[in-house]
Amino acid sequence: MNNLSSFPWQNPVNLYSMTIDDLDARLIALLTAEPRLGVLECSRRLGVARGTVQARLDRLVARGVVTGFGPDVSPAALGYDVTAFVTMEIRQIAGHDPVADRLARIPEVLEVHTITGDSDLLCRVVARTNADLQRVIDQIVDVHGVLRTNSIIALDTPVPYRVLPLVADVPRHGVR
Amino acid sequence: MNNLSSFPWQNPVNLYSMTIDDLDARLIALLTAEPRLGVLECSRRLGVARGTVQARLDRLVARGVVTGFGPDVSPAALGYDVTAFVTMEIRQIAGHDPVADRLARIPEVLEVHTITGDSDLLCRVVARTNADLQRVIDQIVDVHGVLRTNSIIALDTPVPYRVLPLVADVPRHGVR
DNA sequence: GGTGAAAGGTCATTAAG
DNA sequence: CTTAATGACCTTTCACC
Repeated sequence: MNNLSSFPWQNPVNLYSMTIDDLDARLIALLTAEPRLGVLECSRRLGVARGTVQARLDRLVARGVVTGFGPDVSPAALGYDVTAFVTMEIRQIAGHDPVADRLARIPEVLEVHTITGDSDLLCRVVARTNADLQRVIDQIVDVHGVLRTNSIIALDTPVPYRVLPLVADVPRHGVR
Repeated sequence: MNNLSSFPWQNPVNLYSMTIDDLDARLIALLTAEPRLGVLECSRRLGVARGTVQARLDRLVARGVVTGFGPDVSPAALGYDVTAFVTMEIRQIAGHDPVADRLARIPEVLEVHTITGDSDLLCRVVARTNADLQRVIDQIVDVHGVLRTNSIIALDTPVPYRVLPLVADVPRHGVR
């Protein structure tokens, strides 16, 4: 018996599609460390057959675990040294958020979430300088439906975004 | 004369390393859209020589604009459907943050920022369920030096993380 | 497992700042 | 004069059947 509930209807996750094993995790870790490796080279380093690696990769992509291999761009290297998190209250409007659509039009807005709590939206923005941040925030405030914003500047990022520890941890939890 | 200040010592950015031109932007956009493209294919689609694409890519990586080509992993596809932003107050300790180091040990903590405002740290965490989020937050609270936390759950993400609009926007601002 | 096709490197030439 | 783009050549390596 695994660690699943005995009452599977209480467990909303798709049982067979969420699982990765240790080999998957090692493959992802390897490709993260050296993304330009080919399938053959991966199979050598992992000590498995090349077909296995190819099948695992295809499966990971098909399941949506690996969504792509796009180039990771550093906004800071482009001169956008300032990162801020902006929470905002908006006029609640029925239907699919026109506010988010407008926010998506601002290049400096890197992501938008709807959130619990006092505010309605949280978005991550970048800017070239603090003064430039004011310009970006002005654009946000100008979006129709935005009532109020609150900005928090990220001074430092001791832990940059990463998922590798999570990936490595999943197989240790057994079949879910 | 470009748009730089006439007093360059007032401008802290490295003048020659932050610039990407239109070709760079198109290359990044192309690779983002179809990451599995080879250098040769890119050169065909962009209408430039293969060596040019190779040189541009090398330069982008060398300048830190492109930090890697790692596989993009979706925590949701691994069963981590809950995303939350946790702000926290900590005991201010001199020297490099031991709190951040401990937080980095928690796989579900995807990133950590030091921030302005009432709180000291902001981190993004994921969990399998809301109940599982409690477990993760308990681990955060258990970190020595953490005084208080405040959690905000991301209900939806109308704009997922993206940098492409930013990249496309940079060349339009001219030489920096 | 074999084969066609890229990747990756170097070079000389040419163009543009 | 410096920097970059180009096309040509080569060898190794990989992806696909």
